[in-house]
Amino acid sequence: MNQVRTRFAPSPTGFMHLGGVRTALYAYLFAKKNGGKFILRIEDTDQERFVEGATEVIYDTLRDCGILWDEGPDIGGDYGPYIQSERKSLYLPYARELVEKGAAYYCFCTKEEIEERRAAAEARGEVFKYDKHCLNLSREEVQAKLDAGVPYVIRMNAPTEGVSTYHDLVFGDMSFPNSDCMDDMVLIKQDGMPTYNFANVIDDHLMGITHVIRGMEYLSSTPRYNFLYSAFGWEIPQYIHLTTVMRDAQHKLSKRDGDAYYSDFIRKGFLTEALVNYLALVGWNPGTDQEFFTMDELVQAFDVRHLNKSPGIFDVTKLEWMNSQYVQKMDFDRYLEMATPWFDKALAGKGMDYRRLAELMQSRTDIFSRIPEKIAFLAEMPDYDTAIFFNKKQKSDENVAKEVLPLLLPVLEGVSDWTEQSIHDAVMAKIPEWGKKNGAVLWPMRIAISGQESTPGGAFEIAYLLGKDETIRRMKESLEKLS
RNA sequence: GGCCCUGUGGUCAAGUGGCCUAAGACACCGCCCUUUCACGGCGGUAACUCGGGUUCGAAUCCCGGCAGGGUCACCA
Repeated sequence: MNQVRTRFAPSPTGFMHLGGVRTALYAYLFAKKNGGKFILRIEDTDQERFVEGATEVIYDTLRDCGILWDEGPDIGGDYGPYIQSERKSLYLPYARELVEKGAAYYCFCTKEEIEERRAAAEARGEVFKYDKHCLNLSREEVQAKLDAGVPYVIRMNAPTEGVSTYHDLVFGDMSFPNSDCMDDMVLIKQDGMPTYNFANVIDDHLMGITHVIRGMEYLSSTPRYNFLYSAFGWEIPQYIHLTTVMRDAQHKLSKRDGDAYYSDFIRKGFLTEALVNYLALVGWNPGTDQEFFTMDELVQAFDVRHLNKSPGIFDVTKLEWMNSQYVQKMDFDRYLEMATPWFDKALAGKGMDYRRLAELMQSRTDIFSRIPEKIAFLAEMPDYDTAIFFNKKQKSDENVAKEVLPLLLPVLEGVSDWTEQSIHDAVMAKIPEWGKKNGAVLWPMRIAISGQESTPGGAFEIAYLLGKDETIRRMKESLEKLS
């Protein structure tokens, strides 16, 4: 058997859709699992859609994700070029070959004429299909128009009867009546560029792609591709059609939701590893209970038999959980480095101990973008309702606070070496003297200096982070607030 | 609308005719740990879309309904 070769063929739009990342991932995993090659090909046949810097977005995203290609525009390979626009001159001869074989023909109908016929068909409640109008032109008529420079497209001469079948590795045997799935689709556009459909077949064949892995939206157009392969006498590749990644049961993840792009998630503070790990599990499972995978483990575990046939909903909540697991397990220094800009967002200029803060925050970080809101109280004392001094279990309430805070004040003022340990020791030494439970002292203290029921870290950690002056100031302010 | 695909808890999912009075994970709820929260530990609620078959036996096979999705471009 030939070496497995898969490809990811995105068009450069300037963004990488998560669905695309997943498709690329599976194509990569499949190739690697089978000791094959993964090829990156840029499909930019649509000149009108050209976006500056868009191919870099594709490179960067894939590289970040660890989806590395063996052949591609930037690194070359034996089957280049890997950018369709640079292959432009290659397609027309193939289209002509098809014309010679009777599997395609020149069409001189203008867009306007076709639009008219389409509108007319729709008015009659019919679905428009190109009517093979130009197929009836004689060889001489065609040549005459060509010589006269009349603009043309080349269309596929699709069969109108019969049934087309093929086998999909995920969906099994597929069968379509030709009257429904076939269409005289355009192969070469008026501008001389091939359509995506045509270029795809040519490129996949020329690049020796053995397994075509793509979204299931191509399920019903695959017979057309197969018609082309057959017309050329080429071997038809294996197909692996992937389900759609959905936002909810009705909608797929779309650009308009603002959270369909890889970059959106990175901006929000998701870790690439978590994102890739999670994405791998939407529509595929390892057949075991394992949920956390490195790329190598993914390669080992990947098996098309465990690819699902039903679409999966992208569950951000679960992604957040997975991300928090990755955050917790990540190297502390890396966490500190990544968290620092987010700390700055809330605490810029406060000169706080970021190292200590990071220690406290690492287990409390699900996604980085939520850090500022969690630590905002450190920058500025929130306006709070004194009712939160009440906590049944800690035996605390406003009256207890009024009693305990004044006791605490001199103790804190007496701490000369403002470390967590000394604050802790000083306070803890006094609590038994006051005849209080720890909670009855520490709950009010924490509320008094944080203004929040829950905080990352306890009273001593918060006090340390805040510094002596600020702690004392907040204590006094809260005491005032209570009376 | 034609054609095609899909249908297990709120979500991801295991399940390929008996091992299913249906696993695991997220979320949710409760308990424990704890100076709060988080982390962690333990436990709980919750599902085979419906109707017909086939079979000794069906979540698993067949048919139909229903629901959702995809596709019908000189876009990719």
